[in-house]
Amino acid sequence: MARQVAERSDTIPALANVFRTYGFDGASLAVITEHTGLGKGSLYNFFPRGKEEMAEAVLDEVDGWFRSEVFEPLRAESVPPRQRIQSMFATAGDYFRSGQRICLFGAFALGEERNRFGARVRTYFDEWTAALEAALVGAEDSIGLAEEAVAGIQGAIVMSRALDDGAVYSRVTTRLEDRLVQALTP
Amino acid sequence: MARQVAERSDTIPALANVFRTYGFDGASLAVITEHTGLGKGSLYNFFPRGKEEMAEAVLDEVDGWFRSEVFEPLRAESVPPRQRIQSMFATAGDYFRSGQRICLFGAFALGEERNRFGARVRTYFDEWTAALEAALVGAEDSIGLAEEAVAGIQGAIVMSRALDDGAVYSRVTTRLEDRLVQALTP
DNA sequence: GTCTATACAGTGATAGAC
DNA sequence: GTCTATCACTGTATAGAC
Repeated sequence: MARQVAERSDTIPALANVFRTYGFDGASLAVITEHTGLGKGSLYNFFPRGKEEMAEAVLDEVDGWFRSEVFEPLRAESVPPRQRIQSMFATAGDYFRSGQRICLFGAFALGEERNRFGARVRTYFDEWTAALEAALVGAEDSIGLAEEAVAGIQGAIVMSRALDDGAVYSRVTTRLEDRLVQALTP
Repeated sequence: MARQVAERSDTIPALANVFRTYGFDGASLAVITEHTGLGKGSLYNFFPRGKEEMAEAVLDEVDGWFRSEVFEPLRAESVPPRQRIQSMFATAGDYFRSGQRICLFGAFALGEERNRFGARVRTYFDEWTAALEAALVGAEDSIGLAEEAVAGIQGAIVMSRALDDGAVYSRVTTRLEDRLVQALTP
């Protein structure tokens, strides 16, 4: 598929797709060339340090998206906590397409990619958990609940991918959402 | 590290280690040679179809282990359900070393390895969930609970790897265990 | 900025000596 | 059964034309 490319950031969505599908090792420059529509020369022009820089750019982009679309809304004190939490599950479900789309940070945490990008991976999970904990105001053991929910979403992705069944993701995350909302109003 | 090798099965633990650490793509024959102490000639003597056959053998071995050590005990009707479930969490926690050791099937579910080994991955999760459900006799929504627990364990592995903190695994799985035991005795 | 050509290390796999 | 040598190929990365 040819793509209209004018600047570096235009390639990020395609690169994200490639790394999600093939992992860091499996994403060969041949595959990247095909999916971005850019030759090696152009790619090295945008990303002088090669594949590693491409992956870093993708992780930064995804992290930025979660920051503005998930983490910050979780801390928006003008919105009722219950609504913030429900929005988080809705947004995450859309993003991960009910488990049909994997979490790059989760996959990199399991794979050998953790050696290269461990700091970014850790930050992502730390921030998500902390933001969710902030939304669980007044709930008992808000830290444990937040931790369980973030881990549960990752597990839901793993399992729905394993069974190739998006319904698993929906069922598991709905249970999590119910439990968190429940904890808010004892 | 040199290894005493007499037959094919002697190589499986080392191979499992390699695939867990590097993934299927990242596990080059050079790395495999190093970790098994066997040259390519010997490896291809044991596994004529090469890397793919090695990974299949590893998955079969792990699957067999879970079958006898986890799935079957979950169905042992001579043991009280509560005890079966507690044993499962204890055994899984030991096996995954509190999240320091990843689940090959979970990692393969997220990665491109799913394309090759999807059937084995699916079976593993199906059987685990079904066996756990069988142990949740009398519990309300035993299917949903079992699904949540299996997914939760996978998520606990992802997150404790991401944060490089085995305590996360322990906390998350303890919560799951408590909830399942609770559901048994309403 | 994008391409093609090229370098060259590393890949999975095979053949044949021992 | 294990090794070394070698195969054809693909990997990342670079150089230079346009």
